[in-house]
Amino acid sequence: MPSQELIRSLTDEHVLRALMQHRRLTRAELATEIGISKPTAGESVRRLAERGLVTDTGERTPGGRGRGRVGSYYALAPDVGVALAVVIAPEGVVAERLDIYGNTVAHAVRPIDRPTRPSQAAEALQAAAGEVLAACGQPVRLAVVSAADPVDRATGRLVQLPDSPFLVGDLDPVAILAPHVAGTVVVDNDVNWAARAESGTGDDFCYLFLGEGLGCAIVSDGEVRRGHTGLVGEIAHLLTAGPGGRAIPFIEVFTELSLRRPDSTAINVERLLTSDAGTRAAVGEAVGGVVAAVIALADPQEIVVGGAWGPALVDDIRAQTARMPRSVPVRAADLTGEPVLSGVRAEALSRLRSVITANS
Amino acid sequence: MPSQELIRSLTDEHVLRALMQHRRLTRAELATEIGISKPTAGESVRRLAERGLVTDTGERTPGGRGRGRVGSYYALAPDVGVALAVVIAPEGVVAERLDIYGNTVAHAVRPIDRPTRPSQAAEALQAAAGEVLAACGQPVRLAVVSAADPVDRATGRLVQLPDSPFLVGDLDPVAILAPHVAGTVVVDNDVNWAARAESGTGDDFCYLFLGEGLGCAIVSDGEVRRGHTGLVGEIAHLLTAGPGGRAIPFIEVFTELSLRRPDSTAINVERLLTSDAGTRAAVGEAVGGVVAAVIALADPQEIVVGGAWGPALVDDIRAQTARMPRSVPVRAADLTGEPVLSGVRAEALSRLRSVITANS
DNA sequence: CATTCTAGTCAGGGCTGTTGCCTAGATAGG
DNA sequence: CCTATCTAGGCAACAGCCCTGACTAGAATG
Repeated sequence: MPSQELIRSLTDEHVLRALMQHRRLTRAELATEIGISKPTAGESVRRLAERGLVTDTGERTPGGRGRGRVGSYYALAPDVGVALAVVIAPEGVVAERLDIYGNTVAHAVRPIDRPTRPSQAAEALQAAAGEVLAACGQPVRLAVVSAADPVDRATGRLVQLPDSPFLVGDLDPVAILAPHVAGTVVVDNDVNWAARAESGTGDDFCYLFLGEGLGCAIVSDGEVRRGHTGLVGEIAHLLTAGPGGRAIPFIEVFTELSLRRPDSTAINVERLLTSDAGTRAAVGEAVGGVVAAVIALADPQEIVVGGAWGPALVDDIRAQTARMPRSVPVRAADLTGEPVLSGVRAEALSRLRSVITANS
Repeated sequence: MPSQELIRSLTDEHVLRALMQHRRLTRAELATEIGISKPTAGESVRRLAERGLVTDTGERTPGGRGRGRVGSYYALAPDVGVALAVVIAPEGVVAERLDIYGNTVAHAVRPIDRPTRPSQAAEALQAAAGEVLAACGQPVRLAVVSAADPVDRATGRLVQLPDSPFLVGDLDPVAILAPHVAGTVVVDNDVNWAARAESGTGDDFCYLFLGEGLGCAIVSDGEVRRGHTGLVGEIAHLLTAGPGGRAIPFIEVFTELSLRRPDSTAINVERLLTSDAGTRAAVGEAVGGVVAAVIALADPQEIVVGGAWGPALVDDIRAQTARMPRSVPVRAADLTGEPVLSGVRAEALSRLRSVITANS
């Protein structure tokens, strides 16, 4: 008997998923949509309404549909819950409140000074989250956070790695957001979220991020891989070919080419973009070494290059990779829209829906 | 009603799994083992017996158990099917027939000459498989094959990569074995299978294979990652630090150190193992570059070093990795037993069990 | 030989879902 | 304005799966 209720919860889950997709349906529509009988649909709606997950919207089928009896439209209860999506970048913090349909129902931005004043990121995060969740009236079921720094997988804290620009500053998003959220706080770095947004492309690809910082995301078998500590893709110390063909860590290439900001560990993007052909070729060769490592260890179907300067040098990179024994297509990322925010939103929505359908 | 039968098939699957684990059980034992009622257990056994998957062994509970009525022992039918496990290495082909309990019920070996005469590997494979499957009397439900060469994920064929020793020779195991097998033929390289055998260690680790050929396996989130074409871990062309600190492909390091066999692309293991400290340090540095790439792109919890010469140089490798910004424990593989065959057996058994429980 | 104990079966019932039929309630058309 | 028509929803009957509790079968113990 204990497994008997499994099938009922499956029915309820189907009903909820259908309502998430179609917003409002009559019981008859639910039955045909899901492929169950009308009495079963009616029973499920009754149960879900009793639990407060589904309500009669009061709307009735418009007469235009035909002649028959009017049906009652049911929809998810207006207080099923929302998700918080947050992007923490050096330019500022963006927070959004997402409803169960994936709509952004609130949006807040807080700028951050550069270089970051200690604790300013925390304040900005606090403020943006507070603004977005003010007078929400619904449970905040989870938060998904992007940070422009490496993230410890176990704790969700930002970690400072040697020689990497620490863009956002020391921060513990979980601790800050936990009081606002009645559920999980998921934190990962921006590159991984951007890769998730691009993930429709294929099941095995690599997103190479080349901007002020260096990073990459590896999508393998359809999932963004994070590794044991969450530091997959922190490629600053990967050995590659530097000027003169010497093997040096990737980030050192930029030091030797005088392409790093003197006051920080970040790469000077402006200077890189205006540099001469020889410098660009040297950078291309260094990136080529990174690509060789990615091909050897991740075997992607495609390599997507993004970041502030990556797409501009995609030809130089391609010139290197074309000569390699195992060649993989390299293309610039579509810079349309905000890939990081898209990835965060997608994750937040899918998790929110799972949470709501799960506790059956 | 269509989903009603789902729960019944779940029950049947539980019964089958219990019989796979315990070999023989009475209906009452099944009930308590699985946590279902006696009538349900009886019904399930009746259904499975009708389908020919389960039989009354004729054995009865020995009187020693107590006073009560004797019970009938049921077990999986003797013809539920077997799996074929094959390891194709330069030394020869090993084929095994595995029953549903994971026992090796037949074993055959066919040597291969070195260097491999074309088509000899195919003949050896054919012969070993034929011997093991002769007079089997049961359906061969699948085959799992290891080959000591890179394997194309889509086709299962061995692929010759530039500069890698082609140990086994051109071979299409799927084509050869398909006539013997009434199901899937799974092919992967030996390093990946060895890693699968070691996979109890942790969910994220890397198995670095350093022998005549160079390879590695990446286990991420508990699964061996194969990549788009199945060539994850083919590290011969990964850029690393060669003698004099120049960035060259990993395999070229051995060329420059005169550690490759003149007549082939393989590494001269004997000479490497008897080389001076300077050479070993140079090799250690080169491996250190590979480890840096693995850490950057896979972020393993641990790096396991195996292969003919890897474990002997583990101290030299550790000396390099200890200096890296992100350090990961490096240890030599436990060379006890046959890790490749263990991994192949494990995969074959788990797939065989899935196949038998699945078609409910 | 009676007692005791356990495997297996049977009857009854609960829960889930389905089919088929009916009612409610609205439109469309003469 | 009234009737035919058409659809949403409800009701009753039924089937499948499982469970509980009681019962039978069959052996060892003392």
